[in-house]
Formats: sequence, C-alpha cells, structure tokens
Amino acid sequence: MSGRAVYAKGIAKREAILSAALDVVATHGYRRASVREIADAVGLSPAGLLHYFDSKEELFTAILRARDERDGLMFDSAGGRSFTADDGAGVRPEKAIETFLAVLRHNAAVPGLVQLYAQLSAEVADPDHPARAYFLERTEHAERIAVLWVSRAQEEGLFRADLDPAWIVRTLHALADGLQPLWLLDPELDMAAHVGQFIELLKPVPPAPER
Amino acid sequence: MSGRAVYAKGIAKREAILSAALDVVATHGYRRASVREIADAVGLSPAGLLHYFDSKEELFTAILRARDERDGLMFDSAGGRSFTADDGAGVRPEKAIETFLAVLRHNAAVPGLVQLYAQLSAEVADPDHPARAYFLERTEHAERIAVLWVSRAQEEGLFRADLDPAWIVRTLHALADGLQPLWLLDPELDMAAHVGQFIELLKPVPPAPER
DNA sequence: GTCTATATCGCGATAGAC
DNA sequence: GTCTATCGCGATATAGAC
Repeated sequence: MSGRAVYAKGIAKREAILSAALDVVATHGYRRASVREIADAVGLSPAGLLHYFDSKEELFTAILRARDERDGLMFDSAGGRSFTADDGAGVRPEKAIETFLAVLRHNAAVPGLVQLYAQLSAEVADPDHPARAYFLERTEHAERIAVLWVSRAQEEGLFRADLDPAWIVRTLHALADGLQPLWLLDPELDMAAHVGQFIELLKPVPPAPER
Repeated sequence: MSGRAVYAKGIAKREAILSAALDVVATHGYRRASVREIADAVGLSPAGLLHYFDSKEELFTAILRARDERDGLMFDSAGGRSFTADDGAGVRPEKAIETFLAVLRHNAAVPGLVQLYAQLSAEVADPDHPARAYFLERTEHAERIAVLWVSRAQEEGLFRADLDPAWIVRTLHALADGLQPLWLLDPELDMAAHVGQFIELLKPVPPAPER
C-alpha cells in the first residue's frame, strides 16, 4: 500500500517536472531551459530533478514522447482502431489526413514544443545522442503506418496511384518538419494550410476540360 | 604596406579557423565542436580564436555565410547574371532548378555542414540568438529571388500556372530543409532525387490520354 | 524512494599582460 | 595578435539525510 502511494507520488512528480520543463521552454526558450531553471520552477534542486530523469536530454525526450502519445490518441479516436496497435487498420484515410492536419494546427498553439522538437531532431544527428534511438523508432513507426494509410487512400482513388506511397509519406514528414523552423521565424506562416495545399496536389487530376 | 600584410594575414587566419571549425564539426559532430577543440585544431588558444570571431555562434554563422556565398556563385555561373545582383535576371529557370538540385547533391558530401545548418536553423527560434538576423535575411533574399524564377518557369509553361509561386518556393525550401535531419538519420535517403520528384509534380499535366 | 548539499569538470567569455 | 589567468555557468556524479 505504502509502496503504491510512493509510486503514485513519483509518477505525479514526473509529470509535474515534464509540465514545468515545457513551461520553461515556452517562456524562456530552449537555450535558457537549464536544469536549474526547471528544477526551480518545480521546487526541486537540480540533483533532485535528476532523480527522476537521468539527464537533461532524457527529460526533453520524455516530453516529446508524451506529445507523441497524445497525438497517437487523436488518430485512435479519429478512426476507431489504433495507431498504437501498430497497423492503423481501423482508421479511414480521410480521417487520418484530417487528423494529421489537426495535429499541425495544434502545433501552432505550442511553439515551445515545436522549438524543442526542431532542436532535438537536429541534435540527434550526433551518433551518440541519447534521443537518437527515440527518433529512429519514431520515424520508422510513424512512416510505416502512414504508408498503409496512403496506400489505402490510393486504392480508394483519393490520391494519385502513380506516386510512390513511401515518397508521399517521406515528403509529408519532411515538409511538416521543415516548415517548423520557418514558422518559428515567421509566425504568419500557416503550416497546416501549407501542407493541406500539398495534399491537394496528390489528388487525382480531373478529366481535364482542356478544349 | 605592413598594414596590408597584416590584414591579409588576418584574412588568411580567419579562413584557416573557418576550415578547422568545419573539420571539427565534421569529425566530432556539432555537440563536441567546442571553441577549445577548434582552437586546438588551428593551433590557437580559445581566447586567441575569439580575437577573430566574437563568439562561437558568430563563427558558425560565418561558416554558413561562406557556404551560401559559394552556392550563390553556382547560380551565377549557371546562368550568366547574378544571384548576388539581387534579381536573378540572367538565370534561366531550367538552369536554376538544375543548380538547386546540384546544391542538394553537393550537400550529401558535407554532412558536417548539413548538421550545422539544421542545428542553427532550429536554434534561431530563440528571439535573441545572434544568428537570427542572418537566417531572416537569408530566407527573405533567397525566397524573393526564387519566386522570380518560379514565376518565369510558370510563364514559360515549365510549371503549372495554377499554383502560387510563393507556395512553391516555400515548399521547396521547407522540403529541402526538412529532409536534412531525416537524411542525417538515414544516409540512404537521396535528398536531391526526392526533391526532384516533387519538382516533377509541379510540371503541367499532359493532355490526358484518358479515354 | 525521495531529495539536498557538495564537488567536479567542461564550457564560453573576459581582462589584461606580453 | 596572441597568450595566461580567471570568472561564472552549465550538467551531472557522489554521499548521505530523511
């Protein structure tokens, strides 16, 4: 019983730290988001914080992981069966596209997270960055499922069938990621609308009322 | 006379430092590219190095600036008149596209630079990052000229005329940038081919031999 | 298990001697 | 133009208090 209570307290603290870290990133920016600042914000010493997360990088990775989880749930609830179940079988392609754009739209409300993601996705170029494994798995997982959706979209005539599904998915991924630093420099940029425009390009050409 | 010699020596030293910095980034990665390491590589003390560049960030910005200059020259020599002259008037659209892809192809040979660029383009999200102004100007300049080229490409029937040139340019920019972190994680990825595929999508639809 | 205090080490940067 | 010395700050390992 007491073990459970202690455990529960630890979980709660972890989440308090995650939330405080995100706050600090959002307020002071990634560069000034030191372990000290975050520890202060949550009322802990730096060492106390590192009792819950082995390193600063692991803390930040955990934030992104939590975000992915929440986004995954959006796909789940949009379509019935699961993103998390690893095959995305129950999600209809239109719903998946719509949800993807909704996630991008939501991103525009959380610049701190966007900055954190952009930062880490660049940092993991380093072969022994602690978050590298996470990014590799995340990319592999997300792209594999997205390819299934895109293929289905092509079968159903929603997307042009002459394009490589893997190419489409990679392009959506790279485009969405690449827009983020540009948006951080220019908040006027509407990332979701921009990607939506690209998706229009993927739709089959109408019978051409040419002449 | 002696003033001139000293100046030339200073210039040479600056370039030696730039080159050493790039080496260190390429070899040890951006994270370990400390001022100390770079200073060692060029046979200087950290303070001695900072005589030439006021800060680490300025040094890295200078590297990217030098790269941009070289890339700009590629556009110049590809088309006659100048990228640098600010209007790109003399460059033919096909040549510009070809040169753009050549730059991407070249990037695959310099992962250190690519990592540095990805890193900095994320860092400048911070409103008072020293390289922020550089990135803002660079984006503004490059996109303005690229819009001219794309517009001309549309007038000449090379690209679909129903797409917003500014959207095309932004997409090319974001796509090229977004592919870079993905490529750093997966060297199999052919960035130039990938973007080339997108450019295919921009070409006018043929008269549709539909039925 | 939770947390603080302390210590270490590497970093970028500055001041001032040469 | 370049060094040495030094500062302040960052992350984090360790010891041990509760």
